[in-house]
Amino acid sequence: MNEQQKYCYEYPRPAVTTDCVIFGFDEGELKLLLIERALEPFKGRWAFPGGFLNMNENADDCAQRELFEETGIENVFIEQLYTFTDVDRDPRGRVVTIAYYALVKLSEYKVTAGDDAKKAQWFPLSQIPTLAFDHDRILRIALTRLRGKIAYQPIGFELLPEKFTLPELQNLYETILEVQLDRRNFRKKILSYDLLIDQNQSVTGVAHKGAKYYSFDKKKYEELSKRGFNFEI
Amino acid sequence: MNEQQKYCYEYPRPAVTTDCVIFGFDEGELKLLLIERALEPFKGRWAFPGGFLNMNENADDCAQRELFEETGIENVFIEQLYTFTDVDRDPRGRVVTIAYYALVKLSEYKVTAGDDAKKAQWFPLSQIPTLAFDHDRILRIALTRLRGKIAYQPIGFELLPEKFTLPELQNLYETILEVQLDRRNFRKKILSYDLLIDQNQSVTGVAHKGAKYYSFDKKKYEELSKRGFNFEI
DNA sequence: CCAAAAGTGTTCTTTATACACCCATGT
DNA sequence: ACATGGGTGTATAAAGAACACTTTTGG
Repeated sequence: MNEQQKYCYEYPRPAVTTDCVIFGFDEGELKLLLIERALEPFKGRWAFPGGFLNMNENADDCAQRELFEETGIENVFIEQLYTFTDVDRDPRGRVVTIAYYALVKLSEYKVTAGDDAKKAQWFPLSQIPTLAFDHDRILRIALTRLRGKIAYQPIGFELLPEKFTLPELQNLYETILEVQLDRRNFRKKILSYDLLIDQNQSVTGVAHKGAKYYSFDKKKYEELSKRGFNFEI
Repeated sequence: MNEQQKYCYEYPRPAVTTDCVIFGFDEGELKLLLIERALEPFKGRWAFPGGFLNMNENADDCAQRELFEETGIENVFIEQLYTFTDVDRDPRGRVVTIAYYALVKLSEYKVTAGDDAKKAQWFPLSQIPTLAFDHDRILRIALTRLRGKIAYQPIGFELLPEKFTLPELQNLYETILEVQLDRRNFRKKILSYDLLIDQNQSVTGVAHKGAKYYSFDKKKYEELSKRGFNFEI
């Protein structure tokens, strides 16, 4: 028995990790933050940030810790996605991963993209390379979840700056859901919920009428949500 | 180091289990199949069937295996629910559980209820005792999932016999969703999907007009589902 | 003054809701 | 014949979809 193998159990145990799919939205595109693997297996391939679960933290804490350690991102929307347990999903041995997905206001984290030390990079969804492990599958499931969830819960705002315009919001929905929406009907519906706060401010420096800025009234939404309100698009 | 502690690792690992919330529907009530714990911790308390993940099986297989071993139930709808990872959720040490929920055609498994050897028993939802571990919390989350999912996917049929009547189906929805539905509107909507197969057979032996039997056309649904169809109530 | 995108209302169609009487069966 | 629950249609209200012109701004 190896000197280092000091944690022993009566039955074999899988290793437990978390991985986090990080979505951002910028330039009218959905983007993903990937990490280039420095070590084998899959050295040089891109993967979601993640790592082993510590014994004194739950999976949510682990996912947030790894997210911060590997990308500098913190205080963002994060939610458990699914747990992947295929026997051969990691060539090093049996590893179960509790996958999460995060929604990031990319504009606030653009700097991270150029941080060479961490080899983290934002990829447009249309240009995602083949990923390490079973991360391609995890991505497909994360996308399905994001598309399903955004249609009836106001998580889209997590991807936009605090102040955003209605055309930006519409563009976000159109991009993620891959549909075209009528501008008038979209505005009517969104504004009818009375959950956007007018910032009395408009986009300037553009060669056309600047769009008005709004912010999302999260407190009011949470109140309504308790009483059964659904934010449907 | 104990003789039996023969599986050793460089870093500590949590144990990994699956647990399965089993829903049934009978006598106009939602029911849960619970197992009485024979051993400490929580000896004598009721819990969901479950057990440790083997190294040569994935979590889906584990959940189905445990379900069969502890209750005799097999070939039923089963789906991953959520992974529970709180540090103190098991007094024996660090145990992560991948929770599942199953939907059972209770009428086919009534026998199990009386199987004393396994101490398994169906409990009406209104009479669930305090459960072992964090199973109360797991149950709350499973119920939320069931209610959310049944409203837009045809999983209710998994809880009814192959042949069922529309009043039975309506009763199921009313019970699970805790709403009252208009009989005519309910029939109109369900039948409009053209997914029920008329069995040309009616309930007999009742002191009133017997309701017609239908079965659910799962194949047709799956075809439609691929093309984006949603079974909404 | 032109180009570009923002902002704005109304009509029509579809879907959802509300509602009451007759029918079949066993006792 | 009566009690019980099953089966059926129509009218109204609400929601969703379709659609075109005017406004603001910078170049």
